[in-house]
Amino acid sequence: MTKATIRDVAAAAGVSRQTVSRVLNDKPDVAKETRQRVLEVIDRFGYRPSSIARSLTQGRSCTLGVVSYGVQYFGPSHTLAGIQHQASEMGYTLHLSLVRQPAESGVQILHDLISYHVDGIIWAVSEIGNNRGWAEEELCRSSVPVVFLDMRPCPNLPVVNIENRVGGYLATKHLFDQGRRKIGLITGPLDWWSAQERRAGWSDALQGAGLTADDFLIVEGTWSAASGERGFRRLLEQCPGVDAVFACNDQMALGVLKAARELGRRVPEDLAVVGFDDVPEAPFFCPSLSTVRQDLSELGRSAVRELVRLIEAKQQDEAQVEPRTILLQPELIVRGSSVVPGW
Amino acid sequence: MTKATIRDVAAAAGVSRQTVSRVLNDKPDVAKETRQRVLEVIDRFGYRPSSIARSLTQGRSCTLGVVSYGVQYFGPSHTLAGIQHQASEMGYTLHLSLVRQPAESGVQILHDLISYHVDGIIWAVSEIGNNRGWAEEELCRSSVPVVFLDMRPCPNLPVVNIENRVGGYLATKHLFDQGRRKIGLITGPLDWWSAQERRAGWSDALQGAGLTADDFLIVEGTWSAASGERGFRRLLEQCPGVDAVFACNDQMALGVLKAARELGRRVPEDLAVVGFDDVPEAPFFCPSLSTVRQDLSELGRSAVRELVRLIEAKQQDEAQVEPRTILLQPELIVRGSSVVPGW
DNA sequence: GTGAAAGCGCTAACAC
DNA sequence: GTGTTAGCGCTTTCAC
Repeated sequence: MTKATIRDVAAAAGVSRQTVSRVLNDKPDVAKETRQRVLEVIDRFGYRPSSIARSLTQGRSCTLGVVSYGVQYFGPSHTLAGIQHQASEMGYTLHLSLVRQPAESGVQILHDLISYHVDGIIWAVSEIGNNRGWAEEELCRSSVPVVFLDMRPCPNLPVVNIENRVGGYLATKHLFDQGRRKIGLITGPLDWWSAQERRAGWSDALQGAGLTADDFLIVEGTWSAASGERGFRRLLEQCPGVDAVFACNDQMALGVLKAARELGRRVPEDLAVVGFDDVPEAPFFCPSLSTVRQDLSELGRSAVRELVRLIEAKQQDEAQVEPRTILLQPELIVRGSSVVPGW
Repeated sequence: MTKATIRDVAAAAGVSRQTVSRVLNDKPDVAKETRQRVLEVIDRFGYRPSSIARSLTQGRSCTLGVVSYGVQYFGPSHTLAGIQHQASEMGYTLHLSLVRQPAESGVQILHDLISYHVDGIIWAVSEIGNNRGWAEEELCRSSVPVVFLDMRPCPNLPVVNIENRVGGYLATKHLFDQGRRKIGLITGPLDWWSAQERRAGWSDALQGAGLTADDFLIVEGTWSAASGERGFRRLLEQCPGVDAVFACNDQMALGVLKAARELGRRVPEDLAVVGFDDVPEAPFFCPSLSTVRQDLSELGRSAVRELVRLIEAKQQDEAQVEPRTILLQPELIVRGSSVVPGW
């Protein structure tokens, strides 16, 4: 059962392909009864126009490319969901490309997506090391708009970020306000730009409070709960008097909670803990976890809106639209792990 | 800067488009120096052939459609990652379609994907209520193979499943083996087929042990941690002597742990708990969570392999390949929440 | 070895 | 209102 084409429909309805096309696209200038007849045939044949043939002639596919990494994890999966919902609302479908090595150059992937005639691309792989090095040079000669997520703002590229540095500041300031003075830090892998930013926010807060951001207060983690657990034990060796920890994601914070339990440190009395992300399970941790919420769904949605803006601007006038940097604010969520009742 | 086409390359290299095409596709019958010359021009122009134009002529796009739901959650996101990895290894890219209402009929989505000329489709939305009712009728007249995940096996359709019923049995049998005799159940939403299956496994185990699967041992949850917490409180009302709970995912189990803590029931001494999924955080819960591991990545990978098998069979000979049902086995993971040390 | 012609399924531009 | 022509970028005949 080979699929019906516009030819078959035209023949069966006794009209030209053009007329069928007009009916399909709700163009005027089709007689009511002609339209009716065509619609009937379409229905009878179960005919559906080919989107890719359309893409070829119209020069647009209503498809966005999405490049992501580790879509099984919290951040990427929530971002992807936001991207999809906004794209769907705006009439776009997604072509998905998941890289296996976040550090690899994107040139190959970029060209692959372009060969599928995507109208634009959302680069949702975090900036890690120099994995964006190719972008500026490659994109100036590319014809497709690309919006980047989670990357150091760059005047020539459209970027959408959560303000990780602000988030790190909020978490740390909150711990300080609770009377903590030895505030340890368990970072993400420091080749991640976002991890560096959260650390910078921690530094900002300490220095703003007249404390020093000493190296012995810092342990580098891997984002995993296991690394949070190990990290806290290390931190205790480096700084036995530590009375608070800012873990740069909720998984690592969960590891800290476990280690503290095993080492007999009470949370929050002996040790205040704040995480980052606000995973849905955070209120159910033991104790419930204070954290910094980032609206990843909105991150994805914003990226789509910005991308569509660029796409449409490109179609309308030939004039170049200047790229924007969009920043979203994180929010401190206070729960049991950082506040001693009645303190 | 408009993109270079095969025309431009042909002109610049002083050959015909066919010759360029031959070079692109590594066909023989091109003189070494001609090939060299063409390759140089391709490189100089940064030319990349259009995948969609190719799709049109070749009748295949090397693209798989994936229909998913709630990709921000654990199950769907891990399945998607598995799908992507296997697809990528086998030379396919993905066209993603996320439904917002899991219960809606898929006919529209199916046709949309087909219009993009996907070579095959993986239907990764769980079977809920009658949301697969359209499938059998629609697919017999469809030209594109579709593999379904997480659905009641059906002789006419290719299906890949985790054996949820076995998982439910393993969890419950384990609790029985630990000496528990009042084993409560917190299910997922019972219009989900997988939730029904896990319940059936619980029933199987109880009946196999000579116990009765009483209704007052069952509470229906929503998969969320909050519903697990509420569920356990309800369960206590319905059956005050409950000494074990099988929560049908790890989030709900986490909610049970929290409720038990607040109600002064010690886990595992007073209450043994087993979850389902084995989320990466489960070993870090308080206490660490026993659970049933399902290899969702492998689920996705199997689906892709099966789909590609169907695609290729269709291309080779015209003969219909009979659809298969593929079943993957879950695995019991025993941790602290279900075993009293020294018992 | 290479090129010319025809066609994949559709739409834009222009007739009538 | 409707049909014809041409073309999107590529590949598949089939010549030469």
